[in-house]
Amino acid sequence: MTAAHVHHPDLTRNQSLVYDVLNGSDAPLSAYSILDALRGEGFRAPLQVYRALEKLRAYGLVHRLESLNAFVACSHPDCAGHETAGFAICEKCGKVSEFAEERIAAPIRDWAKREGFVLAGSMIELRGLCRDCREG
Amino acid sequence: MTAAHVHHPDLTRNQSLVYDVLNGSDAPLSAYSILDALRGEGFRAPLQVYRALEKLRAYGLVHRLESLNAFVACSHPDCAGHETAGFAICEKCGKVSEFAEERIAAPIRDWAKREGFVLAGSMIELRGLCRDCREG
DNA sequence: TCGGGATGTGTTATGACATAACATAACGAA
DNA sequence: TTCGTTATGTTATGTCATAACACATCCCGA
Repeated sequence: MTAAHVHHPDLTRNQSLVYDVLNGSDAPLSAYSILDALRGEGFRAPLQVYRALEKLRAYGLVHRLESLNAFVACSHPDCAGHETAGFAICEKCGKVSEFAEERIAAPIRDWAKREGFVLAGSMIELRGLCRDCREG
Repeated sequence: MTAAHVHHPDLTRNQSLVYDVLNGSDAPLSAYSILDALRGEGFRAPLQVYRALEKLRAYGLVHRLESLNAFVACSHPDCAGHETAGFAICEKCGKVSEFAEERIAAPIRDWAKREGFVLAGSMIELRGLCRDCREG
């Protein structure tokens, strides 16, 4: 486990197993990939994964990448507060870097305020090439 | 048809039918909803819709909402240039408003530049309540 | 005008992602 | 202990998207 997170104290066995698989992965994983990774631990059905993911997302330990239908462990401590996380997805190596920049979040909140839109959450996903892959 | 777009001159019949369905809808539509709307025009299979959508997206006439697995007609004239469009999705009424604000796009480009990330495209989707629904 | 590549279309089958519904078990507080 | 809440296991189903192949159409250049 990296230094990014101490486990939420009340994770169940399934939640903990799913979190550890995501946290040990370089790249986002689909729910079915997680399922396959946990067959040895007794997982049999997609719902076992989806239910754990649902809780982990509520705890802020895991994010869903909408454009990939995949999931990543949060790379920020205490991420639950970050309503406006963003992700840069490398189309070559598949790695994702997460960011939470006030310079990006603020103008979005401002737009919402001007429009009278009550912001409940936001999703920002960038496609492109990461620094390591740009010279490839 | 609203004033937002004049049809791309070279739309085929299928592309035109799919575009018109989206353009006539208040809210985003799934590919299968579009298919059902076009059965009367002879559509039988999902691929007929997906192939039209693929072209329409390439022309900038249609956008995909990743968080909904659904599609909307572009609401900006000459949208092909707006690589960094964003969408505010009302969770009550389902309506979507599209925006393309330099104040939002610029800090994202800046972040990418600082990180050495070669930006190929971006997805920005906001969840919340629109002005009309916030008082409901 | 005759090809021949590029693009569009129709159809069947399949793959990938996600949830409904129901039963059982574990847990924690009154 | 008892009861509500939360977690779990399982089967079946629903939703979204694409592969593979055959045929048609269009345009352009020899």
